[in-house]
Amino acid sequence: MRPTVKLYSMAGHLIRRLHQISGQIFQQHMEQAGYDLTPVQFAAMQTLEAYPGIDQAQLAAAIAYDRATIGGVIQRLEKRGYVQRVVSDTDRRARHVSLTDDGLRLIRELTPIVEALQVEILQGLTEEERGQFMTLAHKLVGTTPAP
Amino acid sequence: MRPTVKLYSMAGHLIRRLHQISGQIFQQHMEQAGYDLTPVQFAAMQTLEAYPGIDQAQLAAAIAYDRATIGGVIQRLEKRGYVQRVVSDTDRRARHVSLTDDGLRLIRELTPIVEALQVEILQGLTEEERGQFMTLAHKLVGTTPAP
DNA sequence: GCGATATAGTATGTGTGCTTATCATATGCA
DNA sequence: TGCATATGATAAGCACACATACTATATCGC
Repeated sequence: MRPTVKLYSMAGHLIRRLHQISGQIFQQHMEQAGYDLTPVQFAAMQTLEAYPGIDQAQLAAAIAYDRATIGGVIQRLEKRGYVQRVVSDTDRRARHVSLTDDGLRLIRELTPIVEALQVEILQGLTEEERGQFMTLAHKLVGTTPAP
Repeated sequence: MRPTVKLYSMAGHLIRRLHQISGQIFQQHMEQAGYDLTPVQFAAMQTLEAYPGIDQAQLAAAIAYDRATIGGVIQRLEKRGYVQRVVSDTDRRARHVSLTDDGLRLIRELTPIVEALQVEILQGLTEEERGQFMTLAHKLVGTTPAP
């Protein structure tokens, strides 16, 4: 079945495919490394490494997740012993989330793997095109490209 | 919280954000038009318009969905009266899927809306950059850009 | 200091998205 | 012909993703 449908000239569809492919490559490398972490879980943990003790709402805002979604993600990570939650002293509604020693060890081990796999997501593009793509993507999501 | 985390220089993360934003814009326009269709449902229906009577496996392959996922999508569309399924004469395992009159009417009404909203997904890019992005995206997912 | 309003988190429901297993039916090959 | 293998579809289970509603707690304005 050749993609003769209008769909294939639509940005939304291409982006969905990109997302799908990106997820597959991530999963594949995790498995190869002997772990079982989703892209979302990785993103959350890496953010927690940079901002230990932030609360769920801030965490959600940092990586642009839904508050409700983050709840489940954190809960699963907590169940697996990678993060811990403590109720805030100053605001009893909030829970400060941070990595456990296990979590920290894991994220340090996985970070280079995940960084390496990014190139594979953009495989098929030349070095120059990869740069272009990243610049355009940054522009679209409204962030600043890394220096 | 400024995105100072490594995450934000990763292709995978940017693509996830793109996907998220794209979905939000889609949903927003659907709602505005008074409908309630997901991007996936739209994709399926538009493909069915182009290939009436294909079976679920072909449909899944055409838009690169999981076979299991398509099952649920089609089922929901069937429940809402937009598509119909008939068991194949030549292969009693297969089900030929096609749009109902209602479904055809809907997809014809929605297609221009969805086409129009694509520009909004790429808002923030110049005309030239939009072209660049589409070219790069096509290259990444391994399809040919529209002529 | 009290009531209106805002915020943190959870719960619920719907819809993907993928994996693995299972069933029914085709098909290929000895 | 007959059996191994492949394939179409469904089922079950896990993990997002988001909307909405609800609880608990803060905070703001008066």
